[in-house]
Amino acid sequence: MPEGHTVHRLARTFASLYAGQTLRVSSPQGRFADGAAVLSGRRLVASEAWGKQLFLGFAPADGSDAEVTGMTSASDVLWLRIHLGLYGAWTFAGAPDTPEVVHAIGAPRKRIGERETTAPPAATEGSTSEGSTSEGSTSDGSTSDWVVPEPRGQVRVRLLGDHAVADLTGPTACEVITPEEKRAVEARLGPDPIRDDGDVEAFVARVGRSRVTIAQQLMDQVVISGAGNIYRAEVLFRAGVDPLRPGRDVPAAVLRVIWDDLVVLMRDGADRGAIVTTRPEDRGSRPGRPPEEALPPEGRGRTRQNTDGTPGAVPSDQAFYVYHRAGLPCRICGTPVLVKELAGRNLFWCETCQT
DNA sequence: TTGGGATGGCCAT
DNA sequence: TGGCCCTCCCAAA
Repeated sequence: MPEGHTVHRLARTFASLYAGQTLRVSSPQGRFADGAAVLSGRRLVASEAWGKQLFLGFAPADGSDAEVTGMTSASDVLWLRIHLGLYGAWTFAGAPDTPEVVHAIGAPRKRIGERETTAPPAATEGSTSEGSTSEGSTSDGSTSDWVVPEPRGQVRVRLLGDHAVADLTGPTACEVITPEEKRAVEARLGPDPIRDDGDVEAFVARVGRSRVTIAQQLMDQVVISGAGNIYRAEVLFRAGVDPLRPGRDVPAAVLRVIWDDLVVLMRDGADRGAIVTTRPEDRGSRPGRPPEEALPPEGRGRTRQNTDGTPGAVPSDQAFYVYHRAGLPCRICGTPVLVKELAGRNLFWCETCQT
């Protein structure tokens, strides 16, 4: 489930998993059958993220030898634009010797090296012709005994490469677009802190022009791309800024601190596959504060799917300062964390630490 | 078995 | 601002 860090991680994953490969694209669910037909048999030559948008570039399989990177303007490239929305997800499965799959975090479900115990049904008429495919004839033989699993759930898109398969469920957006259309989408997106071309000053200028609260502006993808409800709550806490303060009342220097912190936090999130904003010394219980178990259940943090279960990961109930911690004592001052619905989303903050 | 959420965003009003 | 869409999962009944 995505904030921008997840999408960047996915972009990397697709690059390492499929770059240069001719992919078979299908729509087991059927709702992307036309787009799948257009893309299937093309070669993946680019995998990019901008904020929460994922762009996968497909060149003609027999076309000019586009480089795997840096061919974003090639006119014969078609782009698959994907936005996961609130609950879209990629599920990966691959041959047991496909290390990249292990790192395909961000998609909460992954099936690594899973094998079907029953023989795959013969291909039938209809939209699911991609169903199950023995990979026994792969050129290098490395996946000789891997059987592509059946799609599970409402799979909008399936991307099948040489040694892995990726299934997309529940996206908000999933469409094939031209290079010009891609540029038009990007023109409407604010700067992305994870990208090298992310423009701090554009962010600062934009926020400073508006009376809209800083909390709402951090969620506005025109102002800044990639931050979601967790990062906005956490970065405002770390900066000590009252989320309800109008953007124009936040000093530019503080806005730069917020941006710089997002750069660090989101790049870290993309690397580790989970959002962690707490400093080690602020995790766990402290003397003088009740342990979380002593608090009413409704006050307890509950965040699913923030990690992929990696051993040694920071537990999700210690990963945040305020997100999903309504009623719990602030990790710094002990004041109960507040929650309020703002523009349809829950906003968490500490009124003592954030002024 | 049901129903309410969830790290989003679009559209109409 | 409210309604609606996309889908899955877990707690409550």
